[in-house]
Amino acid sequence: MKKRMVQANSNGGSAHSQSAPAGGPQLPSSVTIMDVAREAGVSYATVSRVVNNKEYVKQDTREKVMQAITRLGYVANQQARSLAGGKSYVVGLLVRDLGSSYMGAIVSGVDDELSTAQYNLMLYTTHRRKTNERIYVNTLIQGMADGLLLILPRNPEAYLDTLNQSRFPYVLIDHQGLGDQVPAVGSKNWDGAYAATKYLIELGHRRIGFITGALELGAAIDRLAGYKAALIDHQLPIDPALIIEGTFFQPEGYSGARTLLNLEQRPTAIFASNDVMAFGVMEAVRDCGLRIPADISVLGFDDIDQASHVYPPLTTVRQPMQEMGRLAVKMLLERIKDPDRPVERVELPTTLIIRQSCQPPT
Amino acid sequence: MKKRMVQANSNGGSAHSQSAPAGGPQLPSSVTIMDVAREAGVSYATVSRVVNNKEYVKQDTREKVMQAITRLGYVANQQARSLAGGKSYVVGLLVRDLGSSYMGAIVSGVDDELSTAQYNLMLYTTHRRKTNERIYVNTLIQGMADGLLLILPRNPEAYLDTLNQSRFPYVLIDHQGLGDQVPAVGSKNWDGAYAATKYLIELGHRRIGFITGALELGAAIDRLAGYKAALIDHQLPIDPALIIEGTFFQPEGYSGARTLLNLEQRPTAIFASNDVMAFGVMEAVRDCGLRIPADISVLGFDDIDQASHVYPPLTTVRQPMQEMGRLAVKMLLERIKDPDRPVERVELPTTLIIRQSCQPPT
DNA sequence: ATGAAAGCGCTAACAA
DNA sequence: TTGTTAGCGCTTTCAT
Repeated sequence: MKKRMVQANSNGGSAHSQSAPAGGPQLPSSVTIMDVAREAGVSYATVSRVVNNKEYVKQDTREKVMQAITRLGYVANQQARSLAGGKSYVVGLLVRDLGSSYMGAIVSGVDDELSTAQYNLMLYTTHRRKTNERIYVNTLIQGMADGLLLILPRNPEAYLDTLNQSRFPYVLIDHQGLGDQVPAVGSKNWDGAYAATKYLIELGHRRIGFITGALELGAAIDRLAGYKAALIDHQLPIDPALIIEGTFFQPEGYSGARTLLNLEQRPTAIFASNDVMAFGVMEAVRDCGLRIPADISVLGFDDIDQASHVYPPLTTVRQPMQEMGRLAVKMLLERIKDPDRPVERVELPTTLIIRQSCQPPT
Repeated sequence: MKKRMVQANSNGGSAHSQSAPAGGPQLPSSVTIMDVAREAGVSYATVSRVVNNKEYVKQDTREKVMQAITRLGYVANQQARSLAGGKSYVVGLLVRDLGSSYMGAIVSGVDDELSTAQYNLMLYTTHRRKTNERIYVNTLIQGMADGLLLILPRNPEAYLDTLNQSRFPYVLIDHQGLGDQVPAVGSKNWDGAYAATKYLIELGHRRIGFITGALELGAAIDRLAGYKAALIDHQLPIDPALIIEGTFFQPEGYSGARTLLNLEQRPTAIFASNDVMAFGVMEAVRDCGLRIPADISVLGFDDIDQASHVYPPLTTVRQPMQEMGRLAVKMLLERIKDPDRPVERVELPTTLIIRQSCQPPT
């Protein structure tokens, strides 16, 4: 078993990859804490202390160890660490899919904050094979991860029980509707929609079309409510014909807009519940031979990257997606430290980003 | 300070969690292999055999154990398993960003295949803090993962050396340009571009605008080459004025198309090196008051979801992204099994998907 | 076919 | 301040 050629410290130039006869395990050359201890002439507990930045290590010793670590290229084995210490430095991320800028932005925030905290990210997508969900969450709980993040979960009730029972730390991202009793971060959808609608009204629009998101999601409901509230507050009627139900996908923006534009008294502005649908709206408007914003104003929600790249640049309600990811991680990390801390539910503010897709009606 | 109440195993029955005096780590109620062994009345080695589907277990015993497992809700602790067995059942995925359908599709394929193989996915994005990349890859190598997947890596040379030296299994996705000596999966970009251009030519187009991708990427180079080759093969001139350099982002599709449309002799068709840029082209065409495909034909590359959802639905070259992800995982898993197997480099075929954005010139 | 026992590499008491 | 020593939960020989 010792026939493996130990891959020597590949410092100096002479890297003779001996391509070991390799019968044994294909483990990469692994330098363990023991090797470092030997190299530095200390016990391996001391090395552990140095690695973990514990107190009670003479500065001198610390340096000696550090050098040995560098010299040997030692990197701690996470698995062992986790097994011994009870913490894996991994958090699980449960997502439906990853193809959208929306998800991309959130994940990017998550990832960023996680790496700052030296945590790793284990990704799980929901459309996975029908693995028994229970087993699945259990795996996570069973030491694979220290905490769990759920983005836009469709019916989290399934896991949440298990999670709560085992007091496993988790945070929901962009999900409302489960009361205050779950840790979650989202954004002020109602406020955002209200502000956007108000903006349109103040621009002079009186007939404002609205395309909803998937109404089983709290975010979609809140946006619709914000739209209605603004109308009411400005003594404008809520015309059901102007409200089209969508589910956050582009084709519905297109078809919704077609419907709206075919109305006898067509709207002068269309507010879509997310940017992607707004893009669909823009297409439809153009296909009808109308100009944006001269003939029709278009407004979106989210402010994904693309929003500023389409023509004309889309006026939209910015939701701080990256920030949401970041914050969720912060909250999760706190909960990992202390699972008993009171449940927090944060809603980040939204901002109306005015670009060029809206103008007063002509 | 240790007054925390230990949450006892909440299974029915008599699970006497010996409630270790240690009020220690707040690990969720964990059923270990020992508990199962006790419950089933066998040694824990036997339980291990059952769990790992090893031979030499009487059918009878196996069932007894299985039942105990179900009853207790046992799930193996991956960390321990990994530490003892030398395999982590985790593969790392190195990505630049996740906001695009393109990435989404590949990751979805990866994820799918991985879950079939009972593997977990550790996600790393490249825009992460400037963690020393060496340490970084080393962490992976050091037992965190059994293999590594790199999607569209920009300059993988940095890691590749380390990876190769430690004979750590990896596969590149959608990257060419490092010779045959690296395991990789991509697609036939040249073929796809050739076929698309040929299609346009056969439709009757003689002046075909082309917007390139980021030319430091092999895929972009190959697509351009395919376009040129088709032109040449059909005795058509290569007009530099018709070739606009882009980098795969939408705004370049827009601006590129504007440039093209302003040409004295403007093209009758525009072929963008990816769908996203094609969308930009579509916007520009419409903004110029022209119709697709009546006035200008537009053609893309990739066939991301959105391509079939825009209006008119985009004719494009389909690249089997999910399949690429899948295949990469298969190759990686093989290499994990046997790191010495010969290096493979696979290019999946592309398909021209004809929708409604092209027609003969009028 | 099953059990006993030796670690995997590390953290965290406990000694010294 | 440092060393010694239990395990963490599991896979794997090696016995039986």
